[in-house]
Amino acid sequence: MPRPRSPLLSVDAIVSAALSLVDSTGDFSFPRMARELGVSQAALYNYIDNREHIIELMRGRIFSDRTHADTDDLPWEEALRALAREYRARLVGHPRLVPLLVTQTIQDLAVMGFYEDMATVLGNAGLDVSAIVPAITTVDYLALGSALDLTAPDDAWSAPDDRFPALSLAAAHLKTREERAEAAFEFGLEVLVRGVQQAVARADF
Amino acid sequence: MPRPRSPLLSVDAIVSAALSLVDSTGDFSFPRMARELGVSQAALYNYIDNREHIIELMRGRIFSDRTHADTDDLPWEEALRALAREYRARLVGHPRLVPLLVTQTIQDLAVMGFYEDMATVLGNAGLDVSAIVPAITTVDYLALGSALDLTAPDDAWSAPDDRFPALSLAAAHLKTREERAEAAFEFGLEVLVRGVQQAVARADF
DNA sequence: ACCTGAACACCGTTCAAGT
DNA sequence: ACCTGAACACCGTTCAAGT
Repeated sequence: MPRPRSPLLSVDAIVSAALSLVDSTGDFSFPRMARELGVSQAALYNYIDNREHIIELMRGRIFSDRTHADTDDLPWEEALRALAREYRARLVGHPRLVPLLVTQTIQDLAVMGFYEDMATVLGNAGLDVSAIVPAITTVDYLALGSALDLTAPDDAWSAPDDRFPALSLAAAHLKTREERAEAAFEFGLEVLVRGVQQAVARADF
Repeated sequence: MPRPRSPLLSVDAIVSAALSLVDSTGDFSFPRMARELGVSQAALYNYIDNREHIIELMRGRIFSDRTHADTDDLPWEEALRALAREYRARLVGHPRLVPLLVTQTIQDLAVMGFYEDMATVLGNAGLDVSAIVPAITTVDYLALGSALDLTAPDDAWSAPDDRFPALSLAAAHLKTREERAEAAFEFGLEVLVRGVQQAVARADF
């Protein structure tokens, strides 16, 4: 095959192919991407460095196009809730990508933008500077955990078990996994908001 | 090679080999386990079903030998903190195992025992039954996220960046990744404890 | 019952060769 | 500059064959 007049590939096309494979199968590979794109496996390396690079590009993709919400006129509680929920929603949109994301260092600017906005909101709220990173990190843990939960095949919560009476009772009227993951996130977020309120009001936190 | 008088392998030996490979390299494979144990790759299948099975066995290993702490005479706040911290400590003992754990359904009884104990403590505290699973799940997210953080190569928090002034300020006096991960967990846990206190005291949560 | 060797289908990455 | 085909070292799983 001669060199085409216009390239057959692009970074965007590769990232799209990878992301759609992850969404539909839970993973991606070079052979499958190449098949999907109608090129040879080796051709991909003209655009990307390696597998990790593609994962970082997928992270960038799902956090791109962030419209900087004007949270300035909102009470900080509402601003924080909005930021945390949007952050989670980006992950929940591609839950099977999350396991690939959590083992890699974040380099993406859009993600850092989320953190920056949360730091600003918490700083404006009056939270002590030493508590800001722990608070943001808590939001991060809640969002990641909640998104990871959506990838689990089926869980032990739903199966009543005589050996775990307290747990079975608490889990008795549980709805779908999606609702449970969201309820846990909202619970954690609300607890965080109230904790920050307390920390701001009194200096003993 | 004839069949040995006593088996060369055992489930325990396989799990030990897998876990030590995970601890030292971040992953495990059948060829490397077989080399470590001095047997052929195929021999492993006499004791385990597949790769996922080994991961579940590793989960069981790190949560085994749980001494049922008598949390009955403690205030529920202290009991919850103790349970949450022990749960996290088990994961932090093998942080590189955590990425392998998070994508699989929990079947392990010892893990369920942790959940059961937390459900009991929260129920005794007077927390509404509908909030018990969200609260336990929050602890789970915090512990998993905090342990996952320890596996990250090196993070963006530490690098000051003019584009993220609020974040850089908040991250200025950060210590090691270990301390940051633990501080975030403790912050989240404290916020959770106070949130449960509020929810118990007033019914408006 | 417990192990080996060989096979199969998969994977990430490199590299010489083509236009 | 952009692509192909072949190569290499790796992987999980199966299975006939040996004792």
